[in-house]
Amino acid sequence: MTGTISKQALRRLPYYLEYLKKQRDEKQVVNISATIVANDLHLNEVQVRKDLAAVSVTGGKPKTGYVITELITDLECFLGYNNTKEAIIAGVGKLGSALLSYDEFARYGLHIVAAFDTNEEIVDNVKIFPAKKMADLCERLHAHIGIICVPPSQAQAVCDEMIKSGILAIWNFAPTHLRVPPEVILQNENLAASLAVLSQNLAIEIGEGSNDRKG
Amino acid sequence: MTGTISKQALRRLPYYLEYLKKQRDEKQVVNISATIVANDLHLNEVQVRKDLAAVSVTGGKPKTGYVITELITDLECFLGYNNTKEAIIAGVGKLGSALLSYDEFARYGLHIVAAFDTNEEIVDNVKIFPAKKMADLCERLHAHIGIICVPPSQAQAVCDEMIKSGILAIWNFAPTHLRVPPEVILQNENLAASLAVLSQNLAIEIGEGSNDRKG
DNA sequence: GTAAAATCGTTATTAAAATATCGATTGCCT
DNA sequence: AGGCAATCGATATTTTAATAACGATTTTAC
Repeated sequence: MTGTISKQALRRLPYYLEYLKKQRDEKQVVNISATIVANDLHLNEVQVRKDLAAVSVTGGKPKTGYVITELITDLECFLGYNNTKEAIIAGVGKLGSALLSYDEFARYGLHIVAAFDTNEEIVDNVKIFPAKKMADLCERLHAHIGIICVPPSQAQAVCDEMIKSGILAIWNFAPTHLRVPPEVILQNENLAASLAVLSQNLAIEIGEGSNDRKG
Repeated sequence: MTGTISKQALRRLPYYLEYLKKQRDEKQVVNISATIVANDLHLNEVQVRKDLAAVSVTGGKPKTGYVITELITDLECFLGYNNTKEAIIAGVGKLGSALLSYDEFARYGLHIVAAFDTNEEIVDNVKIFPAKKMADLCERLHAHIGIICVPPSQAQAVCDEMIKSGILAIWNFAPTHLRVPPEVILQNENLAASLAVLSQNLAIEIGEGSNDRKG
């Protein structure tokens, strides 16, 4: 690694990857430059160049740019799409069961190997286990990622249980703050937060008496 | 509005709200200070104070802090949870149908009033319409928010159709870059991107030959 | 073979967000 | 009533990410 890549940059990588594959498959592009990518994705050229430099092994050549197949490989490798990562999921409600049966995860190297919930037995042909079996299953299935889809009120308890079971990274879909020890990685996925950004901007734009009482 | 609130700050607001409600309901807290909130949520005290100052109407009082009920009201008001926002959704696959039947949205003031897809007719007791009826329905149902859950290859076409139909803000769950005119608000929700951050940090932590070919 | 154009990668500058510092205000305790 | 402790709100500093500027390299054209 040239250094550490910023979180924001990391979030841009999947977009590059998707775009590059499209260029390769639909338009048979062989070489591509950061300039072109930046123009097409409406990003700053230097930003793209830095991002790509951070993941590319061979680097790009002046005048030519990058070999698109190499760049795709490097991105997939950097993003870990090749080696599978085992995960467990807790909470098989609407959102949880959607994630459980979300085929796209396989393309990102994520494999959900066990699901947990309180009362349910079978959901979408998948057996649901009680929380007390979590530690045993995590160890046997080598799962290090935990996905939390339970209601906010139960999220912390489930989180604690996961950590006790050997989970090292938590992907939290519950709209609540979780307390984790420093060595555990926490990634929050809060639909309410995203919606807040969206509707706030919308309110500003259409200026419909805005949400702001201070006005 | 005291000014414009930053996007990151906006994303923190739902966490404050959830936390405050919990304190009010479970522990009958009446007054609360930014200091306490910051400690409990493990955030910087000044950051919390600024965030709360941006939404609070009356402000907090020294030594006492904020009246928790007022603060909750102000947050809900600021986030627009009171006034409902009509939305349409395109793409009723795994993820799309989960969002379509995700009851929690109602609490955020979001109401999905119509769903669109190519072939399906009925999903979860909801009628699915073909795209050609989008413009008409958007107008009649006063929908200004569009949720995109179609595969990446179709996302841009659907996006364009939504904009033609009068949609002003787009919530994009397709892992692809979308081109929108400047007046249209775009919020990307990319699970691949979040997963990238998570697994990258995990790879660094457990140092398992990392994903990085550069070593 | 040389000049020109395009691109890379690095270094500098700017912008934005997070964090620290400080004085002012309010309630509580003696 | 007076002083102490806690909190607010504002201003400054630091840190981080985004953007701009620049020199170096490589291909293509003449």
